Amino acid sequence: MARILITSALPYINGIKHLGNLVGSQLPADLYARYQRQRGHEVMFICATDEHGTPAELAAAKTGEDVADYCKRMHAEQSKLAEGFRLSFDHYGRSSSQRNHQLTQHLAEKLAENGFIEEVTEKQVYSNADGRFLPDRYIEGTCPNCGYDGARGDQCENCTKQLDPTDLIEPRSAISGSTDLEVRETKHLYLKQTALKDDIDKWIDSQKGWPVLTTSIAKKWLHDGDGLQDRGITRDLKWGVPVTKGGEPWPGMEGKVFYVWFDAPIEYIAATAEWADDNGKTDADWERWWRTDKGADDVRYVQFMGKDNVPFHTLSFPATIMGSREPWKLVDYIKSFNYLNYDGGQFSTSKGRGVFMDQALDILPADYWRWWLLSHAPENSDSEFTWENFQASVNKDLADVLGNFVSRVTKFCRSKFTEVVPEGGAFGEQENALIADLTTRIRAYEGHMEAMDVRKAATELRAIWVAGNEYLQSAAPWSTFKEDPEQAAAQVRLALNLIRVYAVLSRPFIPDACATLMTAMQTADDSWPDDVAAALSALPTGHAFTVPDVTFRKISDEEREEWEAKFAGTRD
RNA sequence: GGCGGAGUAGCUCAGUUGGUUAGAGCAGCGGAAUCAUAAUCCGCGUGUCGGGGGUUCAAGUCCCUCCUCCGCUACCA
Repeated sequence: MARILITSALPYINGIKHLGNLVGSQLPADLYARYQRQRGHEVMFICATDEHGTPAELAAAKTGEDVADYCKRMHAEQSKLAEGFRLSFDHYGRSSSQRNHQLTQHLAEKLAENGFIEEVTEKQVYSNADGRFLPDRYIEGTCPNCGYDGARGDQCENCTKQLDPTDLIEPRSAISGSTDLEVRETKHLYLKQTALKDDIDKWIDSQKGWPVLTTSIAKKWLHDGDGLQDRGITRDLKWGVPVTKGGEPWPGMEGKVFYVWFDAPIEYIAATAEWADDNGKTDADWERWWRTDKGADDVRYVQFMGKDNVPFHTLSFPATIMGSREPWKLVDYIKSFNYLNYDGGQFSTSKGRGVFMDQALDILPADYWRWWLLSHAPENSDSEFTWENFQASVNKDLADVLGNFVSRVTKFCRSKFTEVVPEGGAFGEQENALIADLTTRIRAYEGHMEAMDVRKAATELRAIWVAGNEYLQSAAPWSTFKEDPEQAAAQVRLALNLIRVYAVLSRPFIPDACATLMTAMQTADDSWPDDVAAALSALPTGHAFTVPDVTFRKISDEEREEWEAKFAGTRD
């Protein structure tokens, strides 16, 4: 039995996530976690909300809430949605937890002790009206290059020229619109990534089989231009992890907090500690996942994320870990995803474009979304959600191929025999051929799941469902029943057993439907079909079952059109 | 501008280190079956593999060049 640590990129606290966010990290991570658990491995699946930073402060200000209250409320909401999508986190933490405060502060001190922290004095724009420093993107003004009046302090969206906030003509705060801005000096801590560049480079080089997307992004940051740069890890904000040293404010950094990207990945570790705290466990219980000196040596650590997160997970976070000179577990495999687009454009949280997690669950059960999203996961390139494709895929795969298989088998048995696995007859050539075919396919499915080839796994699973229909079609128990009821009984017996096997195999993708099928088959035997022939006689002659309700209903054209129209604009 | 990804059948996409007549699902057409959610199964694809040039006995697969789309570009996270 292996031990597998799985983390999904932390969703930002600022609002409900859309389906693109979901499919880029949490959902495939859940698929993998569920699969590995089913195969008998010990899994720790961690996620958390990423709660610090300017956007959280601004979102709270907008609703008039205290930022801590806002985050608490949004965390509860995101937790509820995670449950709704059946994301099987062992712990869904919060980056604002005390555990994360302590660990973040601890690691910063270690980095300083080891000479990887540097104090840098820099100039930044301060808004008197807002009473805060403004990140470059929160300053707007007229572009000196093209004259566009909506240029941001980091770049002009119109002419794409990179800017410095001081380049802007008539700069104003993007928050309040105030032009009462001034440049002030401020000191920040920098993580000396330059000093760790070679170590990181070597580490990346030593990784085998990582997705091209992951390594190409890492390499680019390492080698492009002047190479990897040092990075500021503190900010002039109130909401965040206070910058401390030895429990006291860090001299010269009073009133500052760590940069959200510094503390967010550390929350992977802290959230595991939160898990221990919440479940009456000891420090040793979580440390055995994270400390290679305390039992984490044999842990395989896999991270899931969208491509925008890759630099932080391949460079900054490893730099933090390596620079601490403490034996924390480094990631073993980074599975990254491209973007899911929405009907010809991008999903956008800020613009409210696309389908959001809460809306999705309002209109259909989680399994529909899980199946479509996973079977169309943007692994090799960006992929696209359209309502037409969604309707066609879900109706065909789930309702027609899988759902109808269950329906035709159980109803046929009920009408010709009873709601009991029928006895008589024996497996022959056709059955053996099916078993051989399924064995090949199930082994391939296992390989794809192990390799986190999500789309390929979905394709293979679907083929496994199709194999059942093919068998039924050629065995034709409705015909054999007329001449040889015993043979029909054997055929139906196999088909009924196939339902249980499907419920076991499909559970990582569509857990709710599989639970329903297990209930209908009145079995708790969820053993993996290592031996397909044996698995197809798990439900013995005389075993009672019930005919389930329609497993997956179809999406009608009217519904599709309604949803298409409803989600054509932007939310709120 | 720089960097990265992508451009393969009407649609969504597979195509390992270059190697037999370029594949799958959906849609479409024809047929079989009638147990089933009008659900299934079988058969049917001559597509300039974005354009052009090159390397090679052989290129969707390598090199050059051009075009288009997307992302990133380090103080949003």
